[in-house]
Amino acid sequence: MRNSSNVVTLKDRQQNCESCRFYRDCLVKTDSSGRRPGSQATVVSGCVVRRGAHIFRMGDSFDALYMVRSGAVKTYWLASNGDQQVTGFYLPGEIFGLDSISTENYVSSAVALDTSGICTLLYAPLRRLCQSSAETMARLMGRLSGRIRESEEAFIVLGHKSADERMAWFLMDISRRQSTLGLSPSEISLPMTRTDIGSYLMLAVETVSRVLTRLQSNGIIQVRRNQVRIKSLDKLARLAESSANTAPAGVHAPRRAAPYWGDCRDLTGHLRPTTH
Amino acid sequence: MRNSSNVVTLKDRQQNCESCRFYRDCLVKTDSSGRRPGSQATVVSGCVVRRGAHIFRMGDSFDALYMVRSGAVKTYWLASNGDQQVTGFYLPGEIFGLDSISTENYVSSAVALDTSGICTLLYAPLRRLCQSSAETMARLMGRLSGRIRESEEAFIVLGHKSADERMAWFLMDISRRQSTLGLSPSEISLPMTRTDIGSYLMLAVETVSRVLTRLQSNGIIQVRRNQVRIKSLDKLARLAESSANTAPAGVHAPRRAAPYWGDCRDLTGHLRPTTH
DNA sequence: CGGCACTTTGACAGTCATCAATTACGGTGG
DNA sequence: CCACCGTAATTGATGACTGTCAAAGTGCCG
Repeated sequence: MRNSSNVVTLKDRQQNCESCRFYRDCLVKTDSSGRRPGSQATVVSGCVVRRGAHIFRMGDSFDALYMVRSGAVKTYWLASNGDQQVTGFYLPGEIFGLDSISTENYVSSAVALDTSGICTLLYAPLRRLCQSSAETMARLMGRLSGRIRESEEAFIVLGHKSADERMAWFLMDISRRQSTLGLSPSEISLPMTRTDIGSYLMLAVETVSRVLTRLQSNGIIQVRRNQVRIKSLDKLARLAESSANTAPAGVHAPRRAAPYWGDCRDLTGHLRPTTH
Repeated sequence: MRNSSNVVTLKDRQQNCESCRFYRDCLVKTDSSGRRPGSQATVVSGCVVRRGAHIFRMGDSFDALYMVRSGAVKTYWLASNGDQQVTGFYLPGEIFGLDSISTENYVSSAVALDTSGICTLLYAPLRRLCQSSAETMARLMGRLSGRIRESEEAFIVLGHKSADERMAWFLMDISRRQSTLGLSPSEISLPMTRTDIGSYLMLAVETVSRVLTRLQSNGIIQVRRNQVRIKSLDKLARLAESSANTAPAGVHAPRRAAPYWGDCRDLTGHLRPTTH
């Protein structure tokens, strides 16, 4: 990539990886032996992009995944009428571009919401690395599978929740993700525009604005431009969970009677292959 | 798995794999050399489940992916209030359970919509197989990535489309998937209930019913119970594409001016790592 | 034949999208 | 330093789409 005005390539990448706060969970990390694969140098590189700069555009030929090191990124699809549908926001440590694996071209676009540090993970060598490192493969699989889970959770939220509940869920989600970065869970920043939030939550811009105002007048949050202070994490959580609750993963769901055939109720376990 | 009344284990799996119509794209398939990995026998096994039988339930410990060989399957999340949010329908050749990779327990439930043939792909040996077979890994990655793409497309459809447009999209989607199986694209069957469709499309049951009736009175489709005949694929496609169009992947999107900083407009390409 | 679940149809209201206009903010240029 | 401009955000009024409640109709299988 050219060293244009708004993109800076990190010079000493090697050193940068070791000091990276996300090195512990990095896809390209060492395997359990502790040695770093020699191919790493060809896999990863970092750079800095300014707000509004695209990391890739829909239609560009796919060749890499990307990880946010600092700042924030949004991904979106472009509709024929010109406006965009936001498909995700990515905070430091999160990987985007996963939807374009095994396609010729990127199926979505990615743009920096702020001045951001971005790690490039070239896919071809990454794939080779997966062959030699079970740990790397497991990590990549985990990211892919996790992305599917997130989509499905969003599905639930958008399906049966009101505008207020969606916003509460969104704020709680950002809060949770920011707190895993060591930041305060009650002091969150929203680098994206209201339009972006609306697109993501399937709400009109005006509704987003109104909901934020409403939550503020209820004393649940305090909004100041792109800075939101959650005054009652408890209330916000209850609001996000109300009506259509997303049961936490790993918890046994209540076993209701099979909705179809009665004679299926004796099917106690799930399918297991017979051992030949 | 026990040979209970509604689950039949295929005896001669080995033979079954060779005669399987999906063998060409099977995850467990031979590598390019043409030889079948010796570990395959421990990876895959088939069985038949009756309508209403669960393949797995949310909370069950994760140990396998599943492929539909015949029939149909739906996956859903269970809300705390008891009703379910459908997250996907799966036709022959399609794989489900992908959202639970790298988690202890399944995060969703899967139930047969019809008497269905199901292939069990034990994950632990599958993962080992991925280490030795680049082709298998690429296939699994492709399935995972493709699932993410589908979720994102659904996102768009549900975000900015009316009830009629959603239904048109849904019918076109089923039509397309059925036609890749060699079936007629205009004669589709809907093994799921209206409630399921509504859950998936984020519509009330009544709305689903009304929309189907409306499309029928418009002469676009002809509904008879769970059998739908598409009388005008053209009109249905136009309806599905209207207003919020999902631009096909691989097509260059119009390059609009960057919505943020003006000085980002000269960023022509996407980020590429510098070659050290 | 009868019970049951699914589907359809109708009436009504509510939430949210749309249209419109004002306000606030941030960067630019004088 | 301040005024200016464009974009983003807010607020208000209105209406439509769709969810909800209710009830009748249909098909399926015991």
